[in-house]
Amino acid sequence: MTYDQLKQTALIQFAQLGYEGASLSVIANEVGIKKQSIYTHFKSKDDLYIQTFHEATDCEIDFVKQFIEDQESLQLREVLSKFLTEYLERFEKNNNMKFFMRTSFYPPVKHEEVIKAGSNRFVDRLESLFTALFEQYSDELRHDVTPETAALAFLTMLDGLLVELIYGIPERLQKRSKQSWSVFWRGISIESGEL
Amino acid sequence: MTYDQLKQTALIQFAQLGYEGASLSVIANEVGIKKQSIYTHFKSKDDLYIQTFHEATDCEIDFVKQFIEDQESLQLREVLSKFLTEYLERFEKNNNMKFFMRTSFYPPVKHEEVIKAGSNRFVDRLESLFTALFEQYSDELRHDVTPETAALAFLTMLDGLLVELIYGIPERLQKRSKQSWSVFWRGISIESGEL
DNA sequence: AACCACCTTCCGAACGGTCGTAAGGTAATC
DNA sequence: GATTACCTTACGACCGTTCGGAAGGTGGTT
Repeated sequence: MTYDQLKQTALIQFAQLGYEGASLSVIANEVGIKKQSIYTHFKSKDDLYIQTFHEATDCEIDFVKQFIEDQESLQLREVLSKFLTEYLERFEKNNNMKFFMRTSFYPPVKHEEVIKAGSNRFVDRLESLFTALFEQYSDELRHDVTPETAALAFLTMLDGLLVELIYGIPERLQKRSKQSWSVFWRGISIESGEL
Repeated sequence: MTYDQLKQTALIQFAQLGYEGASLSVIANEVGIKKQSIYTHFKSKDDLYIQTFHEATDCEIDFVKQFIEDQESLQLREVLSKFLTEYLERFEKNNNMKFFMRTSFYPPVKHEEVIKAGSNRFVDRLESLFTALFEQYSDELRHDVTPETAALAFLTMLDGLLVELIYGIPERLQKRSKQSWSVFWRGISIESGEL
């Protein structure tokens, strides 16, 4: 269906070039139709853009929610490190995430409000999901580390690694990810003596 | 001098709107000259852009270098937390930093290579400066934490907080910054029992 | 089976607008 | 007299958008 192809192609273009950088004629070209035909499916470029954004937001929220639900029987340490690697890998392969991040970081001014609302929805969800996770495993936490503290520190580290991901030097990401994780784990975990 | 005004205004515009979003006529307007007069000072939009970028990079490197040099007599903990707050504050007030971050994160495709080189220059500098700093204070580090580990973990946390800065919700940044710092410090420091 | 009305999808042509850029002219400065 | 800084005018390219119509499919009426 042309409609879905359009959304998918727009997602990629917006992710790579941003709102202003992406052009309707290129998008249409890639799909195999003329620029004017886009208006059969979408009211305007803005319409296409924010519709893409909303779906991307939902998709990102679903991913995290699903991931956490799926990890039932693992230990805290395993859940977290698995999430870390899987989420970072996701960036490489998933245009949805690339688009969502770019849009959240630097939205076009005229849609700033809508997009800020959307990304806050995502971040709030992330925080509450991870706080709940840490509550569930709170016996593995140091006594002076609350679940919320652990969650926020973890998510901050995650954001920091995403930045490295954007910079796009795999070896550096690898190093940072390993070292940050070790410091983080030492900072929250009750088992204090190991490497 | 018009030349400097142009660069300064361009910096702000590029920081707020990105390369494609910024327009030469708006920039000229803001300075008080006509668009075409820009070409007296710069060969092209690209020229203006990458020249602005190189100066921004130098400026960012200088800031960090200067900051670290200035903190002689403080304790490690104080140096780090002071850097954290000062660097985050810098983002609010300093357009140079905003521009540099935006450009490093999402450069226009046609200048990707030049800009990646520039931001790597910055990141490498950061890493070596902070590794040196942690070496200097290595007696305050846990025995199983190398200076490099501490540096990379710190810089990752810093990047994560910068992301929160971009999102632009001060209270959330405040919370994240406090909690991340406490976890980080527990993760690297030898003094293990305090809050 | 044949006709008609309707809807969807697409495209050609064209719109007004903005973009970055070029060339040439005019003062002022050194 | 050469150089510098700014101007006016104009250009072609591309942008997002609109309109009218061609083509094809669907469903209802006769």
